[in-house]
Amino acid sequence: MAKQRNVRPSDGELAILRVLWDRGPSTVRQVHEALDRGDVRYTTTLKIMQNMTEKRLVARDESRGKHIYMPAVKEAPTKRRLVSDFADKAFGGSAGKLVMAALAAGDLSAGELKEIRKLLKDKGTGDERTR
Amino acid sequence: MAKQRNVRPSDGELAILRVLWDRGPSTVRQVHEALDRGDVRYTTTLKIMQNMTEKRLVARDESRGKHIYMPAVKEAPTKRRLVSDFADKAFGGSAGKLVMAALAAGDLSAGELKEIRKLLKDKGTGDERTR
DNA sequence: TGTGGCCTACGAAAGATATCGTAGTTTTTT
DNA sequence: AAAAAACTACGATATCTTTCGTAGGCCACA
Repeated sequence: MAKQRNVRPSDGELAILRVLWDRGPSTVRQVHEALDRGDVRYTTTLKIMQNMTEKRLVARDESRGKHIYMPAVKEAPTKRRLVSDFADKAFGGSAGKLVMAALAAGDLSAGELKEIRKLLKDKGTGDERTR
Repeated sequence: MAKQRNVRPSDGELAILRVLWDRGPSTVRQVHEALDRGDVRYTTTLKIMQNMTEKRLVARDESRGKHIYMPAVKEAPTKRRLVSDFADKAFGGSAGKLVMAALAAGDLSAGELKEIRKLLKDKGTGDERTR
């Protein structure tokens, strides 16, 4: 069974993956414009996407003129891995500490807060006997 | 007022900072052993810590024989910045999405869940007008 | 059909990090 | 005090990623 590739996207690669996840199959041009990095040349984006093809982070359809790129790794598991790597690097592996730091660091919208509470509800009652 | 340095620690540097934050002022030897990377030479750790001194991520006391290193950046703000950078890179800047992904990615202990709920409580009811 | 424009391929170079070996200095031990 | 052990400094190298320039292909269309 095809296993999810083991490759960690670099920062630049992640930015491109995010575009593809968000907008679906795209040409290099479309990705490049979505990234909107006026300071960076088109061929740079192209090169990174070529590298990504080699690493199997993306796949491409070359059957017609312009190549159409699409993600070859799934968003949720990839992000899960990124989060867990980051928790390792910055918080000794504790996802809980990461959550708390993120709550402290960011301004969350009310909607997000609500979603988070809901997630927490599903995770357990929070009424466990106090130790 | 002394401004917090603007420097982002690399992964290797962060690992060292974490040791110093956790254990207080330490020699290179102590840090190296705490890192417990059997595959990596002492001079590698030394070199990174020398680089960090130059970047002002750490300070050192050279007044006696072995240099004693200590963090020159504070843990909380540094982590806040790391988290916010990471949220930018992986979640389009949404700390909320990051929180949800971390909740999904990691096994949180009951204690952590409880702390998180408490944090959320302080953050507001979740009934605010959206945005 | 030939010219211009967009596209891909590819190699070179820059920049950041990590890694190690060696050399020289300081400290410790005998 | 001399020898051994530990420590710092430093340069060379390797690796990864990003960046760009250039070359060549394909297609539209005047």
